[in-house]
Amino acid sequence: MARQRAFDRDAALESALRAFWEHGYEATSIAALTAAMGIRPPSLYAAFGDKRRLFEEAVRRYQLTHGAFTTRALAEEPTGRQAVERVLRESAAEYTNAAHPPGCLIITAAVNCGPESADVEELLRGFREAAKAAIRKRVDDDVAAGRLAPGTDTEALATFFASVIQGMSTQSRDGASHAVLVGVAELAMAAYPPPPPRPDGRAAVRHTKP
Amino acid sequence: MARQRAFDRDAALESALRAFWEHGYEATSIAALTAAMGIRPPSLYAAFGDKRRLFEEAVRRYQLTHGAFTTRALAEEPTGRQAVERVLRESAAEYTNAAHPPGCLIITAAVNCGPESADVEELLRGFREAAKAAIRKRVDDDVAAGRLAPGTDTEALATFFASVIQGMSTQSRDGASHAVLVGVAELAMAAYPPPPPRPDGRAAVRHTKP
DNA sequence: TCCTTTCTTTAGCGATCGATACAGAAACCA
DNA sequence: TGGTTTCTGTATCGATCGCTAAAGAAAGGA
Repeated sequence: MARQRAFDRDAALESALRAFWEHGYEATSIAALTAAMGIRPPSLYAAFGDKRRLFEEAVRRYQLTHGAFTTRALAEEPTGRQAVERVLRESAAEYTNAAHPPGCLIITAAVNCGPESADVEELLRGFREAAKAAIRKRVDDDVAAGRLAPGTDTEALATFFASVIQGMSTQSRDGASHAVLVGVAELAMAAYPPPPPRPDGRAAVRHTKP
Repeated sequence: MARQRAFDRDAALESALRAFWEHGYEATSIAALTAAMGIRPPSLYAAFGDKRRLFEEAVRRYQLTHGAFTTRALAEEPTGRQAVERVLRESAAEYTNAAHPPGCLIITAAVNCGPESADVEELLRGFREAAKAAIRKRVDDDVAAGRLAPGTDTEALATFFASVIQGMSTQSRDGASHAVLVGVAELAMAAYPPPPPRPDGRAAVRHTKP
C-alpha cells in the first residue's frame, strides 16, 4: 500500500455534478471543475479518468440521488394516473429546490454540444428516452387494466408529459416559482383521459354533483 | 466609394443562424461559422462586429422569419383559446420541418453557457419571458371578455403553455415526429379551461350531442 | 530508518478559442 | 491611369482548452 487520496471522492463528485448541472458539459471547464472540487487537475484525472467519464459518473450519481424521485414515483404508485401526477408534482418541487441548481441535469446539461461531443448529447438523450418509455409503460398498464380506453394514444400521452416536465425544467431555470410549477402540473393532469365507460354501460363514478 | 463586399450578407447571416440553431452559441466556433458562411474571419468581423453581435443579429433574423409564426398567431386569432391552439399546432409543424434544424433557436441556443457569456443566456431568457407574457396577455383578454371565469390563474396557464412549447422543442430535437407533436398540442388544449356559465344561468353552447 | 508506492503539486504540453495585423486585390473617383 | 478606399486572404496573436510529465510529499512494509 501507499499514500491514500487526501480528498473525499464522493464530495468532489457531487461538486462536479453541481457544476455540470449549472453550466452544462462543454461550458464547464477543467479549471472550473477543479476549482469547485478543491483539487488540482492530476488528482481529477487520477480519480475520474477524463472529463467525459467524470460527467458520466456525475450523471449516474444524479440519477441515484437528485433525480431518483422519478423512478420511485413511477415504480410505487398504484395507477399510471397517480404515477404521472406524482412525477409532475415532485418535479415542480425538485426543480425549484434552492438547495441545488434549478431544473434537471439530464434535460439541460448537454443541449449545446459541438460535433466533437455529440456522443455526450446522445448519452443524455438516451436517458430522456428511457424516462419517456417508463412513463409510457405506466400509461400502457392503465390501458391494459381497463383504467383507460383501448386504443388510447399512449405515445402521444407519454410525449406530452415528457414535454411538460422538460418545459418545467426550462421554466424553473428561467425563474418560475414552485407555486407556479405546481399550477402547471395540475393543468397538465387535465390531459390525462377519463376512465372508459364500465362494461355494464353505467357511467363511471362521479365525484361532483351532476 | 471603394471595393464592395463579395458575399451575400443576408445569406451568410442565415447560414450563421442555422449553425447557432444546430449547436448553440458557445459550441459554434468562429471556425465553424466561417466555414458555414463561406468567408474568412476578417470578413465576418468587418460585416458583423464580433461573435456576440453576430448571434444577436441571427436571433433578430430568426424572430422575423422562422420564429415569426408565434407573434402572428397571437396577434391574428380572435380568442385566446384559438391563439394558443394555433401556436401549439404551428410549433409542432415548425419544430419538425426538415428544411431547417429542429426545435426553437430561442429555447435551445443558449442553455449551456459559461459565466463569461451569461448575458447571452439572459438575452434569450428575455425573449422567452416576452413570449410567455404575450401568451398570458391573450389569456387575460379571454378573462376580460368573459370567455374565461374571473379569477382564472392566467400566470399558471401561460407558464403551462410555455412549458409545453419548450418541451415540444426538446422532443423534436430528440426525434419526435410531427404527428406525435400534434398529439401533444391537442392534449395540451385539454388544460384550457371551459367557458364560465352564462349570466342567465344556462349552460354554455354544446357542440356534441348530450 | 529506508524503500516502495501512490498521491499532490508545479509547470507546461499541443490544440483550439475569439479576434487581428498586414499585405494583396478589387472597385470607385479624379 | 493613378490615387483612395474598403474588402479579402494569409498568418498569427494572447488566452484558454483538455490533459500530462516530472518532482516533491505522505503513507505503508521491511
